[in-house]
Amino acid sequence: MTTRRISESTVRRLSRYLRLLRDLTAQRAEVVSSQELADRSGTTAAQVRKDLSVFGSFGQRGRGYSVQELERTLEHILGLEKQWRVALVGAGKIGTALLGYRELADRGFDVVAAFDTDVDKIGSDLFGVRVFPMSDLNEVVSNRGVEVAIIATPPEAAQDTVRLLEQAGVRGILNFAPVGLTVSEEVSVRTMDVALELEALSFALSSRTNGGRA
Amino acid sequence: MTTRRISESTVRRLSRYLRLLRDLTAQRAEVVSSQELADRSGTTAAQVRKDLSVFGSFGQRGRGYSVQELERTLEHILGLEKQWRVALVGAGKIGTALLGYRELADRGFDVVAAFDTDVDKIGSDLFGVRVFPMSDLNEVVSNRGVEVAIIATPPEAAQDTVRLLEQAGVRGILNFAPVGLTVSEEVSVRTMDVALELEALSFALSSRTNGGRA
DNA sequence: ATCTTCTTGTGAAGCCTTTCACAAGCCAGT
DNA sequence: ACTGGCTTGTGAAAGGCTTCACAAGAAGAT
Repeated sequence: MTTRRISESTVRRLSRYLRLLRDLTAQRAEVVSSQELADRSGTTAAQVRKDLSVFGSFGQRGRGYSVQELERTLEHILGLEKQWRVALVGAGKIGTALLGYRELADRGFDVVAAFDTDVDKIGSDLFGVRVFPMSDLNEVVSNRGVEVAIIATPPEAAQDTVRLLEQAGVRGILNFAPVGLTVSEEVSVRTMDVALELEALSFALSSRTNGGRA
Repeated sequence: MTTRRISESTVRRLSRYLRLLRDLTAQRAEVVSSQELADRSGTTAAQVRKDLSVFGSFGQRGRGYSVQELERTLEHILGLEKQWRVALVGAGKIGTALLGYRELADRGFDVVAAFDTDVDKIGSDLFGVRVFPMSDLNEVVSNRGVEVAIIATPPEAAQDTVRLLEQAGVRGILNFAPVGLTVSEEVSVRTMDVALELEALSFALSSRTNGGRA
């Protein structure tokens, strides 16, 4: 593989560019400039070009980038050419909400199994996804080739869940439990924390050092 | 107000330290060192001290920080001494899941109203929160002194919602719609984007430049 | 063919964040 | 009161990310 160290922020921006390119494709646009991408994603033209230049040169001077080509390139860079198999652990309110979330399937993340401790939920179908008992996790995850897991358990259960998932061979974890998780070297985690974001918002509002951007 | 520019990352870390301090309080710990805070939150002791030093000096050399005092200090810094009044716009799956989410209320974010376009939902109670039609947004938000809003609408409706909220005097927005939002100067936004996080995970897994941390 | 206009790709500069390293200071034991 | 062992607070150094600025190159008009 190529990759020197790519920064967190670069990856996030690439993902945003990709979303924009998809909109542009839908609008039948053929070419787009770094300036336009920048304007629409809240960054600068130079930043867009720098981000892309890390991976090669995909534009044409004097013209811009081919929407179609850049879209494919970004999908390739982000590893979105394949369909990722995802398991959900914790079929509570948030977990269930995620199962019904179109965006996931549309973007190539296929939830193939859910797990929960609640006997009432086990065996049921949530949005077409079967709920298994935790004791089946290792087997089901291994057999179905699950690579990514979403943890939506209560915080106390999250770290134990990580252990189970690691043993079953999961390599990526998206964590909704409001705790930091410790994982082995080969596993990547990202935590989405609503309370933390609200607290950051609270800080911004309290200190009035605002100046908004999403 | 004091504050020079405080970085995004510093605020996030402060929020994590605070969560840890609450755990420590529950465990009856009285004193904690920067080293311990660092270990438990995945950063370095120097970083913890630098983060805190921006706001003053709260520790005692040779001893550490008073858990209780630091907890209160961080709550003050983050603006969490008050109860924030929150409105939810979009009572779909994710919105509803958030209403049932303990963490919010526990941390001082009080959801006082929900809004939706769906006539079947309007008038109903979701986890004790009344659902209003969008046409009542301006009035209800103003009257109830709502300062923060959570947008959980479909992406197409998100930007329009921002306009309504701004007019009604909301100053902070937590956005769950997968689109970048444009807001006026006085408003702060943060976007939580599941698909984007999964794509970042996909990138990490594809390029194998891992090395996990939550 | 040449000129004008536009836009990329990229070294270099600037800015911001993190890490280092150590003096200052607290506590407990003697 | 002094000593030894820790731990903070903080300038200075290092490292990383973003912005600048401009040469190189493409397209279209003349």
